[in-house]
Amino acid sequence: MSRALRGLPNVSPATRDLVMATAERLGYVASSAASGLATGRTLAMGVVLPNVSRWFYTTVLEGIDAELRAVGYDTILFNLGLKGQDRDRVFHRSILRKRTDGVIALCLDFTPEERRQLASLGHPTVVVGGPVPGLRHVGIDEFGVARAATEHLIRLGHRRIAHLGGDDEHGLNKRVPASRRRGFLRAMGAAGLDVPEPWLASGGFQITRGRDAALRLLQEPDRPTAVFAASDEMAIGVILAARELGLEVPRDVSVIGIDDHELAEVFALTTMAQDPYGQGRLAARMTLDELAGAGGRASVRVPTTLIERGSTAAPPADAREA
Amino acid sequence: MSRALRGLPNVSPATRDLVMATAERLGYVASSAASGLATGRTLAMGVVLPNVSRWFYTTVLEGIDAELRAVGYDTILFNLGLKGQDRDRVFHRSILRKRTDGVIALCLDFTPEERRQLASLGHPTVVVGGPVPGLRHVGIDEFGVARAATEHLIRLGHRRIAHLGGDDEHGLNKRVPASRRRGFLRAMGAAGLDVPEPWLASGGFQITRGRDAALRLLQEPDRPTAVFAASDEMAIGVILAARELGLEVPRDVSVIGIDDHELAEVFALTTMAQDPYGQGRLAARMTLDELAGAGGRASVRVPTTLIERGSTAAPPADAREA
DNA sequence: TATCGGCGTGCAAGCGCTTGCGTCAAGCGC
DNA sequence: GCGCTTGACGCAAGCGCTTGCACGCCGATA
Repeated sequence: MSRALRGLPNVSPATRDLVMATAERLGYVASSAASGLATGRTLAMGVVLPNVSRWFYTTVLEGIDAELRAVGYDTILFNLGLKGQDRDRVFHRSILRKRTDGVIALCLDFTPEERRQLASLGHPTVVVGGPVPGLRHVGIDEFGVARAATEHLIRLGHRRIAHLGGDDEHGLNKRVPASRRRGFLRAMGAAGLDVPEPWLASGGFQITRGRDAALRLLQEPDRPTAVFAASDEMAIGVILAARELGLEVPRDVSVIGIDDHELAEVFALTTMAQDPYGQGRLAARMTLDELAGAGGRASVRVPTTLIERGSTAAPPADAREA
Repeated sequence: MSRALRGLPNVSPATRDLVMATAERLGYVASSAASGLATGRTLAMGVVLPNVSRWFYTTVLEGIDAELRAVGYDTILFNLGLKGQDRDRVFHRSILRKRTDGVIALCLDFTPEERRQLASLGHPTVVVGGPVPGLRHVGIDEFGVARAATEHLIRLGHRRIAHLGGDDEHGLNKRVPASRRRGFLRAMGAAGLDVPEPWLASGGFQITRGRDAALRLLQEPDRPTAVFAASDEMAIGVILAARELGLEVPRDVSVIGIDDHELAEVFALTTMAQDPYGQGRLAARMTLDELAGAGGRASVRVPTTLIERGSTAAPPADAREA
């Protein structure tokens, strides 16, 4: 009997034990479709993300899933696909199909129409990684973290600093790379430093593309003495490119990233650490709380910390004087 | 009306159009719980994997999801958790809950009991990455790929070859690392080459741990002239370790991996390419086909190819004579 | 013109749970 | 010892779909 299995009151211990034992013996488990129909709860949460190929997404996903798993929720994946052409399908076919009790979206922007649909469903929705107007959100201070990273380089004495940003493919939230870039420019401006156009390059948030971009950047005659990459993966790409060009990090070029990627330590990368796993857990918890009616907590801004490893140092003396 | 929306016959075009238009206007979408209850089909597939942090798993996952998405199936994630302690829960609470129409398992072994449960559910089940007795399976020839990689090194003239394998944490399928190791040993044996015990090291299928292991391996006075790593990630770890030790690849040490990881090209890594994305798609298709009653195709063995990049070469002359 | 076959349509019976509510037995106070 | 409260238990009414089937309308055939 349903009440016994689910530990509801008004069931005598003896009956409960009997029911439990019998269920166990028969291998009985309630069908989720039926209980979903009856209760309106699916015990599943949707996670919408652009792909599962990038460290940030998968790490957040691990966090979300860990938190959900712990309370018996399943996570169902709404992968928008590398080209993002499945956006519509995801929205119409799945999210709205009431397959989930709520949705957590990673780094993506919603159209007003999509927001309206989400709202009308009464689905708790929280966004990780880039604020979306009107939705609750957990993430770091994108602008501030970029400014802090840049200031670290400036403090070391660098004047010639390039920025490797991400371009905003896949219908991602374009605010993230844009904010980081603004943070960089603000710090540079405040220090009275100039940024030549080609020093605002793009590395698509990937090691390989970061490397390609850095290869171009570092081969210029008048190359920068430091690079602020908007992600650790791109920063690692910069380090690899530097090595290939025979440059030494940090002697010839300093590199700083954002993330504290699992490879950051191997590459001795100085970085602004964020905690995607924790952000995932937090987002899941917020969604769960809202479902439980615990009046949705407000958006959360997670702190970041500068982790100094070996990839940043003062620029060479000759560069400092330039 | 249900028949109209789902394109069943016996509905006049006029009625269908009207129904469709009205549904669209009202934003109506059938509830998956209700139709699941009524039909017994959930239009969702479960993917059981040890984690979403490693390249192989996420790449297979992308493939699976792409294939499923294309036919309107959702994928629901059964992450066993890094410690694998959620295995039971996953099995009991979710898979058996009839939330999915079938399951695809990545690289994990099943206990006889688990297999029995899966079978009794009538769930099509296919395994990717390591054969499991009694279940259909898509994967490469683990033994053969390792032997081929090793033979490539031997052919180049190497005699002193170490193997970096994966230890089998997480209740993964232990057969995979074991088969690769056997393939290595077989090739070595066939060439009459000796493998000292410490040259059978473990790198946990990760860059960082591969690097750590290689750091030990390459600092020995009598170090190997080549390393066969059971995955590209570990192979990249070897390359990083070599660089740190001032060794040049492939001059001082040759490295070969398995996978054709997205970073293989950046590191000029010679590797035995497999195609996890394709394997994922294939596994999804097989599951779908079986659901459709198209008499389960047999297991599939996917081919691998040697991709020669710059990380392997003949050993230095002095080593060759030794 | 009367009858028949067929296509479209709508009714209603489930699918397997949850849950409000009525029933019943036991325990209590008077 | 009787009536009442309280706690367990079971009945049955849905939840929102799918689908077999009966029905009604049409044009076609005799």
